[in-house]
Amino acid sequence: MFKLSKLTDYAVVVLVRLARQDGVQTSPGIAAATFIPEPTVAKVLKALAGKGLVLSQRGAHGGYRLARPLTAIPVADVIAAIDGPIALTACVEGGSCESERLCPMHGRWDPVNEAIEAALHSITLADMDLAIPRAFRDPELALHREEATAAAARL
Amino acid sequence: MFKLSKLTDYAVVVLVRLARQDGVQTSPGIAAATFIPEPTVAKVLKALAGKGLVLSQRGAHGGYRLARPLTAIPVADVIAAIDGPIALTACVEGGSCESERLCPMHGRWDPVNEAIEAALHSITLADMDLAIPRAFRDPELALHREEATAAAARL
DNA sequence: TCAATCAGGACCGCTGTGGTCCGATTGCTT
DNA sequence: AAGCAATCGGACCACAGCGGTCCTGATTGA
Repeated sequence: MFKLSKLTDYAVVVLVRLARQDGVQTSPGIAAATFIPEPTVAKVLKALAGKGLVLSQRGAHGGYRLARPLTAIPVADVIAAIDGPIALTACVEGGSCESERLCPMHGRWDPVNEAIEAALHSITLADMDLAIPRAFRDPELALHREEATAAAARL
Repeated sequence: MFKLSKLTDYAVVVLVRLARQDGVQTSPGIAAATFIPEPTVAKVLKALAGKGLVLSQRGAHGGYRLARPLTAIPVADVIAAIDGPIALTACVEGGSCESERLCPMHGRWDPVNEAIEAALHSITLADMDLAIPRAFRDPELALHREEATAAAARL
């Protein structure tokens, strides 16, 4: 159904959360602030660290911090980090179609793929952050769900 | 991995095939011409007929034919017909997020979704058809795989 | 030395895709 | 008009991939 994985959605939430406050933040701490299950947050952060989107600090008082500001992170990077390279079908350039040049649809999706990739590169996490209702962008309100909900209802 | 279903790929192939020749074409006939398993072709055609992309003719000497020319079919329509409405996450506008306005990422993906939808609407099947190597666009060559392959190799 | 934290992997339940089948419907034929 | 054959339409099942969890090992600061 042409939807991206839920993990990617979580990744965006986590990254935005990391941007709200400087210094390292622990995996459990982020989980508590975002209401995402802790093991899942850890998994997402590992993937992001592996791709260099966040920097990790091991040991006691360790944690994670952003490698670059939100304005320098296109959505395409997040998707690529979690879901792997963006490739609509097995037949896009670079993918090894089982029948290679025997495949009558080889190269067919390339223009579509390029268009989508361009769109995903032009939008940064900072842009997405602005799309969130104001009440949820305030960390204090985020800690009190009911109040935040009520505030959102009034917007 | 952000890829669309294989059925959608088949749908494009089938639609392009339908455009090559006017008059109704049977499901088994298209399967033979495209080298796609017959039941799968039938399934794709059913979905396309349900969405009004192709017209079906039942009974003896029945079959399918295009409802509009390829230039009037954006990829978005095909994807919507096979994979359902284009919605990157459960939280895009219209989708019923389980927690609705409690969800801190509500509306976050809307700009991305709109950008992708715009891209998919701007590309028609006719555009995609041109992206295929010339050897495969020729119906005669398509009937002789080896020759077509050799021709493609020379391009 | 110990506690806290990240790193990496192995491990299941489940949704949804991919693929196949059989029944309902239509039009030809006699 | 009635039977028949060809074709569409919808139900059905196996399998892969994702989402989610947990466990063990490595690293760092107190």
